[in-house]
Amino acid sequence: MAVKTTRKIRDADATQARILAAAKKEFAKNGLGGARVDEIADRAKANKRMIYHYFGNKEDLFRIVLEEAYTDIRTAEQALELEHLPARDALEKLIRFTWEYYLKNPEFITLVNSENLHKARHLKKSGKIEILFKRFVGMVGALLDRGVEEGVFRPGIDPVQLNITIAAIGYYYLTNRFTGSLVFQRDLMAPEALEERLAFNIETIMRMVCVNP
Amino acid sequence: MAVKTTRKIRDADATQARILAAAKKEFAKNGLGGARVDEIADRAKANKRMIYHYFGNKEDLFRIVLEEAYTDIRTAEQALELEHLPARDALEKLIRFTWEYYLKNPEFITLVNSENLHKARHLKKSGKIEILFKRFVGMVGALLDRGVEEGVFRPGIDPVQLNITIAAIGYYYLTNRFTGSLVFQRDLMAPEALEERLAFNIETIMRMVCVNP
DNA sequence: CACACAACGCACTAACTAGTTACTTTCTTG
DNA sequence: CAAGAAAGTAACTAGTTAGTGCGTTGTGTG
Repeated sequence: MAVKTTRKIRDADATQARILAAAKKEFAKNGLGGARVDEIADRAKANKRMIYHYFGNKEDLFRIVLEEAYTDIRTAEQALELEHLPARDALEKLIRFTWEYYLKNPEFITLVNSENLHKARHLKKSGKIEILFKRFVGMVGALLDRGVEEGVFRPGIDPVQLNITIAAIGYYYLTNRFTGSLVFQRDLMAPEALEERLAFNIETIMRMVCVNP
Repeated sequence: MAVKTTRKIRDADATQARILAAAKKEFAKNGLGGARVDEIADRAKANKRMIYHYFGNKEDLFRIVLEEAYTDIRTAEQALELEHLPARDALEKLIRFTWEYYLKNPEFITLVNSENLHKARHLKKSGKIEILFKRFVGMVGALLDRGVEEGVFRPGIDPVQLNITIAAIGYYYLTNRFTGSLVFQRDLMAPEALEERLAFNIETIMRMVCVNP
């Protein structure tokens, strides 16, 4: 009986990518403290030794996963091209996008929570995050200005406060969906509940920003 | 040389209270997974054995700390006596209270985050939390109804959605204050920043709820 | 093809950690 | 005041975990 031993293909990039994907899952599921390096290696079908070879140590790996997560959401935001829409439509699109991104990428929320538990000490060492956000705040600032020119937005709204609020009303609902479903005795993740929440959020922001909501 | 050995005073209640206070701090600082039972014992100036004697195990201790935290905030809310104020003033008082409670009790936020990371599995075993919240949602529902009667609030607002939003706009800002201060390049915890945020939050809710904001 | 380097894997360690065992000290009550 | 119950302690165990030393295997290049 001729046994065909499957030849091991070596691919550093693919291994690193598998490790990063596995690390993202594990960190999101259990937080930095609860995550297990062995579990990441297993999930990635890689040897634990490779994690230390490519990424240094557990905390550095966490930092890189976090940087990737931030880069991903900001990249997706840039792709919205809000400049090409009337200000009102652009704002609604941004609210919908933020909600749907959190919904489809729940690990983003958990990673950010974990980083804040650690007082953002990994992100502090990063450096390349600030630029991403500067551009983003600028984008929302420009949108607000344009809306004022069009006569549909109230003047004087701080783009940072608005950004925070748009994120908050989606983020809080989703990150606390487990305790929330318990204490309010309704399934916050039921499709109708999600729709209802998005509508409520759009109305909240529109009433805050628009001249005639 | 006569050594006066300080007589050890025994007080089960006091020891339990010290353990609970220490556990709250440690769980809030490091999450359930990151918290160390030895550290809790040290902080409480108690022997680790006492923790297991009084509270069973680490997870049960976490559950009790969490129950206490929820009971504390709901008790403080009951004490607001919103019924005795005009609806508009009552709503503003509730927004201010929520913000200030989170600000003064940051461990509440971290405990809730940690519980949601674990899909609320400790609170599920509790049972006595639902009643607390039922009363709270009822209170806000009554306030909304009264505001409609007074002609100051819009009708048809869901008290649960409103509750969630009032919590969200404060909670998100504070739980993500570390990454937030980094990415927005401003100190979100500076006194002026906190005042500004509270004002923004009050305006957000008032515009959502009131007929003439 | 040979050789050097990069990718990969095994098995180990040193430190840590939740929980326990076996004991001493203090308090309470018949 | 004796004796048992309750409060408290120290040292230990069994299992876990981040990180590593060192050897093996595949691969691109001269």
